[in-house]
Amino acid sequence: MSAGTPAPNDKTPRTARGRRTLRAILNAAADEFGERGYHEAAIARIAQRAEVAIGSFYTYFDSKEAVFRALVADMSLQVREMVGPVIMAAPDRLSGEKAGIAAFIGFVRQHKALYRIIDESAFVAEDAYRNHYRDIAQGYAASLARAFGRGEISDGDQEIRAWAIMGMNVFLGLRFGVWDETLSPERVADVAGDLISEGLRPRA
Amino acid sequence: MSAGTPAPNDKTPRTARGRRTLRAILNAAADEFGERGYHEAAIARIAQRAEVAIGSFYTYFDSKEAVFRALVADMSLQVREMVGPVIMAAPDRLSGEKAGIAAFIGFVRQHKALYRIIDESAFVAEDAYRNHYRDIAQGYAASLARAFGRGEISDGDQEIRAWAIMGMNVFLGLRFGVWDETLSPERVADVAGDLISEGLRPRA
DNA sequence: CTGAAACATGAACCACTATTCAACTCACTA
DNA sequence: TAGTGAGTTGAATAGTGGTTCATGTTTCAG
Repeated sequence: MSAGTPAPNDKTPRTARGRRTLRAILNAAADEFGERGYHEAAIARIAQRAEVAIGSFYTYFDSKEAVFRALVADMSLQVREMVGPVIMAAPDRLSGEKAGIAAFIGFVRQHKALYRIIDESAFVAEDAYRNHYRDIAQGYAASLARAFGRGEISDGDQEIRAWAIMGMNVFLGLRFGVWDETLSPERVADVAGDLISEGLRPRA
Repeated sequence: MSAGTPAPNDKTPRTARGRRTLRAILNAAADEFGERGYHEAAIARIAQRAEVAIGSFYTYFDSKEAVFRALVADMSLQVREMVGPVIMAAPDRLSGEKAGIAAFIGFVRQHKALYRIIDESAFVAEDAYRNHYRDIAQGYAASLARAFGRGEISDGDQEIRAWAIMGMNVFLGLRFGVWDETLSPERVADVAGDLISEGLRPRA
């Protein structure tokens, strides 16, 4: 997300009952989209899962795309709230980097189906997808710039670096989070973290 | 692709005319899928673009998904045939890495719409998507292993590294190839190549 | 030349599903 | 307890678009 306001439309529930129903629909939608993907997902099935009538769905959302977008925003926020603090809490840059990767992979494993939603948004709601990564990249680039200021890392284009490192994370998350869980997140994070801080160069 | 045989089904054209038509359909499909994405794409429109009847489409493909898969395989091959040799031709590892990234970003810029097809295959034909990256990762990891054998790079899990570097490439391709062309591929490749070989560590 | 195989045609069929809407129930206030 | 806005219902609407198939045309080996 980028705005501070909760929602611009007036479909916000006004009672406790409404909030419960909205939550049920949101959860059901996450399951449905996660399992079947955007286009295979059906509103009727979402309503069924949520145990509400189809009409109730439209009490809270304007369209299929609207729920999807709401879900992307949700996921986006969750990822950042989960991974960001982990990096911040670390004593030094390298361990922070590693902890961040491990946390991310862990998150992906915990939310496999849901994570798919962010990825699919590239084809369903491209602007939401772009915003998600733009936001993360901005924050990351800024933190790299600060690290450079403290003399912890070398000079370089921090935005390009941020995108490169994000890409690493996303692919590692897919490969070792979603597709295959045989390696521990820490193991993957060790290798990747080392790559980020030292590169491939031969060492004594 | 993984198999050596061209195609297992018997829809292969037997005459020159047939081969021409197939090619026309394939090109039309690439355009249609590239522009509108898998689900917005319509067989009727593909046929129209190719200037053939709908029925002719089904002379060469069993279904919408089948053309899409054929296209993914095509793209997959093209990418590898374009980028691989560039890396191989370089005098040393670092310049090869950089040339590879630059070539990849260049390729993406040249084939924006088509590149999207590979990405979308993650949601339409997941196995094709997996195969594509599995193949690339294997080749890349092997080449890293050889580089280690020659003492050019440090020891480490080459598979994890391969996936990390692929992720970098893909994201940089998206950000600086598809979304925004203001930076030169070489500029991006310089920063990323440096990151790969030296990491972020502060230097004198 | 000729006939069979290959190829081309596009209207019709069919299954699917996002969205609307008019009637109804519930919760809560005054 | 009446009144009202919030919430609920699900059949009906409307439109889409993948796939089939019976019929016609082209190609080319023999």
